[in-house]
Amino acid sequence: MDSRHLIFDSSSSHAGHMFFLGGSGSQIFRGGRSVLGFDEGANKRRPFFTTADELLEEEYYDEQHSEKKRRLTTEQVQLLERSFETENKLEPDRKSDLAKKLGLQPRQVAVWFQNRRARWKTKQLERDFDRLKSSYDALLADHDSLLKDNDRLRSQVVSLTEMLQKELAVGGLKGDDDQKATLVTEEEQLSSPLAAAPTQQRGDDRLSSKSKGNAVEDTEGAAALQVDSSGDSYFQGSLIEGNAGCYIGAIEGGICSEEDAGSSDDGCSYLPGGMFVEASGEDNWWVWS
DNA sequence: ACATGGGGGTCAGTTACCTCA
DNA sequence: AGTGAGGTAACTGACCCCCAT
Repeated sequence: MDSRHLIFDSSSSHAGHMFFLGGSGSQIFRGGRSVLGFDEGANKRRPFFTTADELLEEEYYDEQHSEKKRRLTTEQVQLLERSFETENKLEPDRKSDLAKKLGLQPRQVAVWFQNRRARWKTKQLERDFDRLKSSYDALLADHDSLLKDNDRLRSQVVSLTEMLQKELAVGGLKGDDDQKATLVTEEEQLSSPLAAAPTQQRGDDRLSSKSKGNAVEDTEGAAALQVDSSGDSYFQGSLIEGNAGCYIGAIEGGICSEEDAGSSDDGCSYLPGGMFVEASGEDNWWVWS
């Protein structure tokens, strides 16, 4: 039992009307009414900062000897909970009504609502945390899945590029329409998702007349194939200073300048075989179409 | 119009008690 | 019986808003 004692000052409406006094002393009620309202209603309550000797002198002691709790009764809490569900803020009228119904001091009702809001907020924070964590976990799983897709698509790009190089090495690239058409057809026959991507028909613009076997050459670069949420593929490449045209960086040995591979007025660059890349913004994103 | 002070409210943090394992 | 953790009633101090002066 805490040895401090209380002074109840009902002349103040603020919480500061209850004072803790150090050391020994007596319980003092100014205004004749305890904040705890133990003398009201069916469930009489008593202040708990009292000594046994003091309690012996109290009229209520014999009656309430068994009741050592200061907690609100189940009925009181139920009514308060129902009221809280209706509105978690407490207007003065409602506070008075509740206090009368429950046999409590308005101050007690206000304190209960205050504590209840704090508990609700704590629970709400826990719920928000759980929800955010679930979202984070889902995003993380999605991210991992995308990374795997990325790796898979990179591998496809490598194999396609190799096939392309072989095709160019065997057949050469004459630049005539028949050969271009053959190349496009073969490209379309590839069963990979990349090959299945719609090829943009550019007619004679598809391959420049300069495109020869050296159209694809080895180089070091920094391009990376990306796949966005809509399924479009992108190369995030590095434009190499000092070189004319555009580059899509490291397609594992494949690189094609705008000049070599062909270009059109719309900023698109064409790779041999019916594929082309398109400058997209200032971040060196290249759309693989 | 603006400053000021009182009253009343909320909130975050804290204290002390009660209950239970 | 003693103890520590968790729940809860109540308090504190800071801050805000409203309103009368």
